Amino acid sequence: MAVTIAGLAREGGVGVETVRYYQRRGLLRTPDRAEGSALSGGVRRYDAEDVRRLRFIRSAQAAGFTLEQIGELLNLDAGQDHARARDLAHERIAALDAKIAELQAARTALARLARACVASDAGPCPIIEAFEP
Amino acid sequence: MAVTIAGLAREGGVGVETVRYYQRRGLLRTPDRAEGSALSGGVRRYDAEDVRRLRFIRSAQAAGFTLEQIGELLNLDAGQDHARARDLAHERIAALDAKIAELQAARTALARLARACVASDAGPCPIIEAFEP
DNA sequence: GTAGGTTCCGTACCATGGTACGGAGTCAAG
DNA sequence: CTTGACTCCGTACCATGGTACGGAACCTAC
Repeated sequence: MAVTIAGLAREGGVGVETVRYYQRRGLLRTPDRAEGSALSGGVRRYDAEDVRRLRFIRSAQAAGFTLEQIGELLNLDAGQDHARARDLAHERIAALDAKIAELQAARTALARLARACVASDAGPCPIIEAFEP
Repeated sequence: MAVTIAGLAREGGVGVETVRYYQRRGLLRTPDRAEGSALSGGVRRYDAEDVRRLRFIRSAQAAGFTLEQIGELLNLDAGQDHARARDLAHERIAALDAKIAELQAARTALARLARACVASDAGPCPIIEAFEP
């Protein structure tokens, strides 16, 4: 079940270069190279745990965590520090609430404008006019 | 009612450097310098129209438009091109809907996790565990 | 045993949206 | 008419999250 970096990337839905970037950021490990024929070793192999980790990163990212925060979450290894993880989660929830409200407001405003724009085919465009009260 | 760049920035709730940046991006005009005493002219003055324009930029930005799109909106001067403005608005609404749904999902998941984490004070932290199914 | 596709790795570059710096000029108050 | 704050402007730098490049090593199939 061990895959190369391309396989890991595919499983995680990212590009190879992104995996390497996460490794550089310390979010993913860089496993030892398999014993190769020469002194410089073979190719690195990744397992299911690496895939989980990568997927964790993507999920957390979708939840709006920055890579830095995700690194912190990953370092709260195996849940030693519940309190800190909880704090991060609560912080994030508050930020999400604020952001959602903001986007909702923007969406409502835009939808109203688009309707007004359809209604008034002559004269100045309400969308352009609008943002300026 | 003419203000200097600092006044404009204050009215728009941004920093002076940000105003200059918008000028460089072509989003705000760079008015002529007032006639100064020497050959090199005086200080630039900004009027209410500039303030409106700056506020437009900030509002549109809050609605998720990129500065490039905002530039386009601004160039649809005085509403000549309703259709294009409408397209931009509809595009943006769709993107907002997608983003809102994503954030909602993330928010729900996180809230559930935070509750689970409070409930289980021993054992592995559900927040850490969770993102990985 | 060799051609091709991958991997490895360092280093450089990209877009977005700013922020900082520094020296010269300008302006308003005292 | 000087002092101190503000302006002007170019240029450089920042954070975030990647993407691209290129040569050498490696691995697989034919």
